[in-house]
Amino acid sequence: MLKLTRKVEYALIALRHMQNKEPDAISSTKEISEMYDIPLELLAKTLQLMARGGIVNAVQGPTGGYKIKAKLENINMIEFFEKIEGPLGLMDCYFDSDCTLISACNIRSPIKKINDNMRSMFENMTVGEITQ
Amino acid sequence: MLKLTRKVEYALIALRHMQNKEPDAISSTKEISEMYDIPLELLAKTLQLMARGGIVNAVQGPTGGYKIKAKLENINMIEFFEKIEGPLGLMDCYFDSDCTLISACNIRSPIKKINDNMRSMFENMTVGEITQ
DNA sequence: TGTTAATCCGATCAAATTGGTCGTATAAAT
DNA sequence: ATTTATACGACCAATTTGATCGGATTAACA
Repeated sequence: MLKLTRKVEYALIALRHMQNKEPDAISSTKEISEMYDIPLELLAKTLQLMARGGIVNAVQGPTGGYKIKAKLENINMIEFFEKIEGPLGLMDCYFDSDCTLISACNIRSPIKKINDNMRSMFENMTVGEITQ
Repeated sequence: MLKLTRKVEYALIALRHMQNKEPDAISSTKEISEMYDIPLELLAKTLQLMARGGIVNAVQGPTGGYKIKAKLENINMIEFFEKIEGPLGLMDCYFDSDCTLISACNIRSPIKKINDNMRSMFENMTVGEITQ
């Protein structure tokens, strides 16, 4: 429980890798995958998600790859997680529609407390802090 | 990702239920399971784990059940999670033995940062706060 | 302009984790 | 003794996650 997924891990590794290069240098999926021994296809998918989320720019064709687009200090971890993994498990109760019993719902507020605490923690943590 | 498990949820529901009774009142698994519509067997397992962990007392036989034993304000959430779920996912890197590549290991420190932050947050959160 | 090397993207399979069930043993109140 | 509850290990089912595959698209470069 409370584990980060590989995709999140790979995304952070990739960002950190790109951060250590010149601002406009391009890193290919293959290059990153080989250097850190990450399955190429899964890393590719992760980078695509980040490209779609506006975190990196994709450059197609040979000599293509990715480079950082967004200011990483402006992206908090909740946004980051959601771009990569979609809606978070820790938000489940908010959308739980089969929560019909009022008593059961009230009693579930401990879980809400935990989720709220986690949420505010990740909202105050930026991708920039984590990768630097 | 980052989801709490059902067992943790059921444990908190049960504790909260017992907290709303007189200090020495006994709650049976069946009573709790029916009131909150929780699978009896799974709830039983969870209560057994809490009994083994010294959080509640088990009273056997007919008219038996459980009552709170420990001071809930003295148990932090890390301890609580570990009693119920065993070693946490968020500690994985510490024990990761196949982490041979130094470069890969260094690059993984972002995950360590996140884990450390989560850890200290849960260390400073007690079961008492959450269930009350 | 055709070849090549990269990203893109959906579908799908495999593995791990979690949720839930079953059967039986054991303990204690009546 | 009988009944009713917890105790506990083994097991199956469902969900989530990790990884793979096949093919389409894009663009550099000879």
